[in-house]
Amino acid sequence: MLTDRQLLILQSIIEDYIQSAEPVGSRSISKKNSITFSPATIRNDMADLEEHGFLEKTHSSSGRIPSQKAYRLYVDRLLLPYRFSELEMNNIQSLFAGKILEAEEAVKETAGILSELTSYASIVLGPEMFESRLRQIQIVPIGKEAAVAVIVTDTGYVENHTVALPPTLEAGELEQITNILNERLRGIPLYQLQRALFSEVRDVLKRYVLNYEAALSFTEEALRKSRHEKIFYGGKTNLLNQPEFKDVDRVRALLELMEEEHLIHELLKPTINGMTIRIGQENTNEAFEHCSIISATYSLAGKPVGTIGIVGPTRMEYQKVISLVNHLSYGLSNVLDDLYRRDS
Amino acid sequence: MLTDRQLLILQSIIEDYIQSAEPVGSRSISKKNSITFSPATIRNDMADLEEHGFLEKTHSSSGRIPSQKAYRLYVDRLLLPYRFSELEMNNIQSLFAGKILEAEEAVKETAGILSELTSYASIVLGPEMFESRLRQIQIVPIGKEAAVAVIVTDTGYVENHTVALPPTLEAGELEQITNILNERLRGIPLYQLQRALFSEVRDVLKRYVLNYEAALSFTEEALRKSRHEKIFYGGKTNLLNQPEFKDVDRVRALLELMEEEHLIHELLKPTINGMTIRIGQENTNEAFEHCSIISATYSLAGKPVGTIGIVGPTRMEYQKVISLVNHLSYGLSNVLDDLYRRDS
DNA sequence: TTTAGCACTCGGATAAAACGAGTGCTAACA
DNA sequence: TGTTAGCACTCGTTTTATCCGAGTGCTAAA
Repeated sequence: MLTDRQLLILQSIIEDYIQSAEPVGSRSISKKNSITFSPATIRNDMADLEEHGFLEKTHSSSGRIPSQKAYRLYVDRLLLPYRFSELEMNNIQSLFAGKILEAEEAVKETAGILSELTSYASIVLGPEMFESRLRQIQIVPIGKEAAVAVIVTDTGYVENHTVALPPTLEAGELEQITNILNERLRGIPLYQLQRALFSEVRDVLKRYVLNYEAALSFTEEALRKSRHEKIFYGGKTNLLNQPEFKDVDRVRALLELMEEEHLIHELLKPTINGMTIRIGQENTNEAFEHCSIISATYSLAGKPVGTIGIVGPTRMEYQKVISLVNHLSYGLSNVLDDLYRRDS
Repeated sequence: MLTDRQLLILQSIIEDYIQSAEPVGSRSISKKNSITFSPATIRNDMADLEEHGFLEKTHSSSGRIPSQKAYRLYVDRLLLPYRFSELEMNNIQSLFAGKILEAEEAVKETAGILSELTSYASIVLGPEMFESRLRQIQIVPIGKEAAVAVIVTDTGYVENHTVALPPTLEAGELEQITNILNERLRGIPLYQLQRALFSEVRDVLKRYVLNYEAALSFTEEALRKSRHEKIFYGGKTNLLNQPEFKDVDRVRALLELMEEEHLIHELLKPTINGMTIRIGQENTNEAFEHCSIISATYSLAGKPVGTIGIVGPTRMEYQKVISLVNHLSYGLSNVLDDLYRRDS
């Protein structure tokens, strides 16, 4: 459907536009080293490319800009592997070299590097700790009415929430409940805790605790999982440097959207194992109409537990970002695996 | 120095400008109900006010805008108490009426309401939990090299960090250390933990633990306080609606500054018990040149533990914001006191 | 099939002109 | 003596006209 020359021209236009953010004319393309033919020839091919929907004009006599379809083609077929610069390499190395003790720390750092090396905004979800196993639970009473439940997993992840204390609970029973829970639930993955509570703990609880109904629902509350993974952002303000966001309204729409945790969640969560690239209107949300999002899952012990992603203008440095996201999702997975493996 | 009429005119100009964000002319002032004299008279007084440095012109034949000095005068002398609208009242009521179990929850909610009711950005620091007392500490080993230290205070606050485990530690010693710490340190305020570690725990530790030096420094690390209070923001994007921030560069400076936690800290921390109002360049930081910041401390058991604040343009609805910040700092203190008091 | 040549298009930059909100000043007035 | 009406003047904003040039499409020649 497209000749090799047309593909070459398309690629040149896209890469030029990614750099300049200005419509690209036939003359400037003809000056590139890789291009040996004249502006007129290029113009002919440009007209063809436009007919096929890969190029657009901002007005009747302007240069061309790539369409969304063009970026898609570029990403799918024209992309060359990216070589990291030395600086970038150093940055990435040092991220994964440092002694990291906590998963959350690793995740935050990754978000930072990601936004620093691109000039876009980074979003990192997770890590989802449902897979990790209960190491210890502690229920500490705070006054008469409330208690703090602290859950520590074998990956070093700590989750805590405050729970209302049922008034019927006898003195000393709380300690007993804690003991039972630790005895019966240790080693069980977080996502199975609720289920295990009924299969493993209920009957024991019945035996030892007076008002067993209240105690059970209290315990259930104490073990409830947090609504969803945390979201970490990096370099949100980078977006303000992009010429496509010099319009305040557009920026506002974007930044407001990023405050809506559940929307961001919906957006990044469906990243299939591997990498997802959504260009412009491929993002269902209107605020991302002029954005591309590149996201990849990272995993722990082989299972995906979170997502890292980059948000930038559709005119994005795809090859660099794709390599980077790829690389970092990989690296982050390794770091997490190291943290995990220290247990065994 | 200023006549009553001049003060009245100044006040009218300020209030008009706060609404419109446009230079105010003599004619529009003369039309107000509270004003009975002619534009010419007003012009004369305006000229005087300008000479005294309370008004400025954007160009030689423009209307006047209030100077920073004018806002200062307005805030110090002209401000009337603000009556909350019914909607606002409802919002505030419901904030403090709901069953709140955790301090952090209360603080977040406050930030939310604060930004929602003003159209500015809210910043909330804290609460600083140094005053609250250790209820329980748990040190949970995670593999060979690390352990998670979880501290629960009598206010239900949970802090945790991961600490590298000294390789010399014998099996079982960790449990012993935990027991000693709980026995000796319960009830001690967080800010005294480090000190108490040496005065109360060191010698006992010496007796029971083999490699006591390593254990001590390990324990010290486990008890270290987190660097500083958390910062919660609300409605950052509200700022983008203000006409003074239609300039992307200014917004960027502001948003970037807000990412710098330690700077925000320095900025809000010196809020004296009571309320601090910083107008325009009274803020040392350049990015806040066109902003005013109104902040107040909130307290727990009579001691200030955090700060709530509003950032908006110098052209701010001072009376509303001041009342609101005042009110909410008060309300938040009460909520925290309730949380605290449940212990006794 | 490629390329040189050329008329044409249209956004953006620049200049000139019209507009109008608002001022300062002067002189008359209560 | 303080207040006000009147009026010329200022200056940023908006509008209109003009020019410029990057870039196109088309045609005809190589």
